[in-house]
Amino acid sequence: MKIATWNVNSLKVRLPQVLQWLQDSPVDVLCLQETKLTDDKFPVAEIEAAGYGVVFSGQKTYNGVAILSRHAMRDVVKNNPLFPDEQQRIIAATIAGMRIVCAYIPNGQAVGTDKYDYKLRWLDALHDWLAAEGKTHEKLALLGDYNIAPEDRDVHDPAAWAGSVLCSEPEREQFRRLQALGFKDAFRLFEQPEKIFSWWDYRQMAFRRNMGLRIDHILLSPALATRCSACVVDKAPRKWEQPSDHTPVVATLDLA
DNA sequence: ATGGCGCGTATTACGCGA
Repeated sequence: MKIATWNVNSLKVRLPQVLQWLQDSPVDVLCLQETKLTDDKFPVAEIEAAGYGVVFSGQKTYNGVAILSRHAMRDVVKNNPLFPDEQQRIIAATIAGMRIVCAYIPNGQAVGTDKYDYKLRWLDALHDWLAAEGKTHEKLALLGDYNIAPEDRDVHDPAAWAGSVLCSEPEREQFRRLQALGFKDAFRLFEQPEKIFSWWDYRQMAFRRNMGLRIDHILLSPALATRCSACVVDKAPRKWEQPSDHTPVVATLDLA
């Protein structure tokens, strides 16, 4: 069982790449963020033709999330019931005995702004919701664009980013609070090379210079973490023509 | 210090992402 997450920065633009990547990497579950499509424009037929079911929650211009799955999905929930939100940033489904939560956590723009405050409140509510979900779903996974680089080793230039949005201590504390619920960062369950990132700015040739951040994550409940045998960032799509600024993260689970 | 790039919307210019 392979589960993955990818912020595609417009599914309208990136659909051919998503279909290509699924051919190359036929994961069981793929969580998408920043689809930027209203539900009436979602490319259901193309995704089903590739052998995947799909559920989605979108809006005009911004945000939007989806789960693609080769296995049946049930009990679909859109957004956090504890946090009424006009922004479409969460979709969850039960797949093969796992509760899969796909999240596009707010960016926060800059420390001290209204958007930053919204991000921290949003994360408070996410924590409380997942604490409750963990009680009813032993096998629980939170995949998505967290917009948080958890540690300095997840940042190409920690000094330059110190204290700024994506790296500030209150954001990192929110990540640790999720870990305190028992969730494990799948990527850090394994020995990894240094300077592995999941996002690079479009500007300044940041990808070629590996000036990136690791902000896309897969958190696993204890029952899934013990069954996780690998977690990798797949840089390949970032090298393609007209790429998303993010690249997929994939976890392998050995489920009975 | 600022903006660099890419996308969406719609105004060829701006908001936003990270």
